[in-house]
Amino acid sequence: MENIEPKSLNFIEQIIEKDLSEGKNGGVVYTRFPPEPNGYLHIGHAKSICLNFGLGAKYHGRTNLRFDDTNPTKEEDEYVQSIMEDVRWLGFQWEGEPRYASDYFEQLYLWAEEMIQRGLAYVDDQTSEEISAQRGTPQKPGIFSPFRNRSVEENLDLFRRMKAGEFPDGSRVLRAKLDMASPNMQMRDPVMYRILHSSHHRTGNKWSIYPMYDYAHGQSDYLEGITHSICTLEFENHKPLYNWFLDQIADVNHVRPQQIEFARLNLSYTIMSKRKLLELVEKKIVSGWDDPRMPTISGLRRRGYTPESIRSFADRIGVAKRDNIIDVGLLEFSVRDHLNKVAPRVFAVLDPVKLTITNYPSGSSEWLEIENNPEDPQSGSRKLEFGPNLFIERDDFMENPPNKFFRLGPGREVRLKGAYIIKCEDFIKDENGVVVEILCTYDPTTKSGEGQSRKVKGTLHWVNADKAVDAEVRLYDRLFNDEDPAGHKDLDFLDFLNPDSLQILNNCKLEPTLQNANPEDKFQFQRLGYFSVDKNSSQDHLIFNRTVPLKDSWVKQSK
RNA sequence: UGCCUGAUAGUGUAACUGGCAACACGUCUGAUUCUGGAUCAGAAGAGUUCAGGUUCGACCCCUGAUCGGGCAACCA
Repeated sequence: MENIEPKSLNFIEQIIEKDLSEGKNGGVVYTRFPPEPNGYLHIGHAKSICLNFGLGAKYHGRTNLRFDDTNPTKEEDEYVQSIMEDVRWLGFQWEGEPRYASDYFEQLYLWAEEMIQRGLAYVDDQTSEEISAQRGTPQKPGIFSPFRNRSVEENLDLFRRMKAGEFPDGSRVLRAKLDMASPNMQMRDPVMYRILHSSHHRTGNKWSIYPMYDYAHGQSDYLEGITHSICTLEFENHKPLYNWFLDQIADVNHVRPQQIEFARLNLSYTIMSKRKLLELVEKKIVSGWDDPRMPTISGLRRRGYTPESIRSFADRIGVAKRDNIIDVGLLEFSVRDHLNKVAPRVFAVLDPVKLTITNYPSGSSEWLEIENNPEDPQSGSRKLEFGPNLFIERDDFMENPPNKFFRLGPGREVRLKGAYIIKCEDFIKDENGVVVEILCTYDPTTKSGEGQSRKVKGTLHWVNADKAVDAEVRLYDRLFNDEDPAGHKDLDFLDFLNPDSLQILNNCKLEPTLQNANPEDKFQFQRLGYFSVDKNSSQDHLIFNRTVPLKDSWVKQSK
C-alpha cells in the first residue's frame, strides 16, 4: 500500500524535483558518496550515506561509492575495506564497482597540461610558507608569485618533470592562475598538484605528483556523470572554484554536476572529527576504531546498533543547512524503537544475590513456558527450568524500602516473571552487613498463565542458580561528560572524558538458553536494556555489550 | 575590517511558496501492563533573532541591524 502522506521535501529534494521538472540532466539523478580512506566511517558519514544513497533510490537514480584517494600519505587499504563493509552493512549498494579518484589520475593530468597550454596554470617553485604568506588574509588581497608569468613551454617542461619524479617533495606545485585579490580565499591561485614521493594504496609508485581535492573532486564528478554532488557546509566557499574547474572542461552536451551543501551531523556528548577519533585510538583511550563507545559505524555495530535503527535515525534528524547538535537521546531512541520490535527477551541477572524459596519441594524443579517477545507474536516461546535456588538483581531488594518501591523487601510480595508470586520472609547478611541471601516462600496457586491470580505491584526477572551460565557484561556510557567536548576554546576534548564510560561486570548470571549466543546477536535483558554479543565472545567466555538501557522511570523518581 | 552562509518550542525538522506555526524526540499528567519497558489518551512549551517597510494579510517579500558557522593545508 502506498503511503500517500504528502511528506514534505528537504531542500535538496526540492532542488532535485525542480531539476527533474525542468528536464535537467535528461531526467537523471546520479549521486555519489565520496569518503577519503583515511579513517573509519562514523555516524556523521552515515547521515551522508543515507542521504546520497537514499536520494539515488528515491528518484530511481544511481549512487557511486567513490574513494577520494588523492593523498597517499594518509590513506590506506584497511580503511577502504572497512568503508565498503560499513556501507554494505548499512544496507546500501553502490552502482557497479567502487570508484577511486585515482582511477582518473591520467585524465586529470591531461586536463592539467591543457590548462597549462591555455595559460591557466603555472608551476610555482616557492615553499609552502612563501605561498601561504603571499596568499594574504581574508581582509587583505594576496600578491603574485614571482613565477606566475612563466612561459607555457617552461611550465609544461617543469610539470612533466614533476611528474617524472625529478624534484623532491615540496619543491614545486602546479597552481591555477585565478585571482590573487579574490575576496574568496579559495580562488587565490589554488594549488592543483603537489609533489609526493609516497606510495599510493592503489597506484603504488607510479605517480610522484598528486592532485588536490578541489581540482580532483569536481572533475571526478563530471567523469562519472554525477548530477547532484552533495557535500557538507565547509565546502560552500569552494563552490566557485568547483565551478571554475568545471568550466575549463565542461562540454555542453555532457551532464554537469552541481554542488549542494548541507549541515553535517553533530551529536551531543560525542566528537565527530576523524582526527580526534584517531587520537582516541592511538592513545589507546578506546580499544580501537570499533570500540563500542566510538561513534564509528563499526563501533555502533559492535555496540549492538542495527542498520535499521541508524537509517531511521538519519531519517528523523532531517537535512538542512543550519548548524545543529542532535541529542544522543534521539539515536538511543532509534535503537530502542527497533530493538523493541525484534529483540528476544531473556533473563539475565547482572548483579546477583541469592534467593531461596523455602517451601519449594527440595530437589525438584519444573519447566515453565516463557514468551520470547510480547511485541512479536511470531517469536514464540521457550522453556526455562524453575527451582528453589535462584538469583535476582541485588537492586531488586531493599531492607528498608520506601513506599513506592515495587520490588522485594521484608514481608513484601512480588511476582517472578513467568513463574510465581513470592513473599520475602527473611534475609541473611554477612559480617559486613551485606545481604547474601533472601529467603522467600512461593504461592503455588499463582503460577504464571494459570487462572486469574491476584495482582502484585512488581515483577522481577530471575535466573535459576543451578542452571545459570556465567557471562561478562560490559556496560557502556557516553565517552564524554560534556555536551560539546570539542567546543571549548582553551580546553582539550580529552579533558572531558567520562571516567565511567565502561564498566565491566564479571559475575553475571544468564538463563541457559544464552549459552549458544553468537556475536552480534541481540537481546533484551528483561527490565535492563538491550545487549549484543561481543565479537570476542565464545561459549567458554560469553561477553555481552550493553547497547542501551531501557528507559527507566524508577531511577528518575527515586532521586 | 573582507567574502560566503545561516537564524522557527529544550533539541531537530516542517509550514502546499503570502492566508494567523505542524511533526518527531524530550518533559509532565493519566490509563493500562506478569518488563517501573512497550502501548494508549492527554497536557505544557515558540508567535518564527530584533527594528522598520510592502500588503487586507508576512515565518515566507524588501531594508537595516544583531547573533552563529565557515574561509588565509602542498588536508579532504
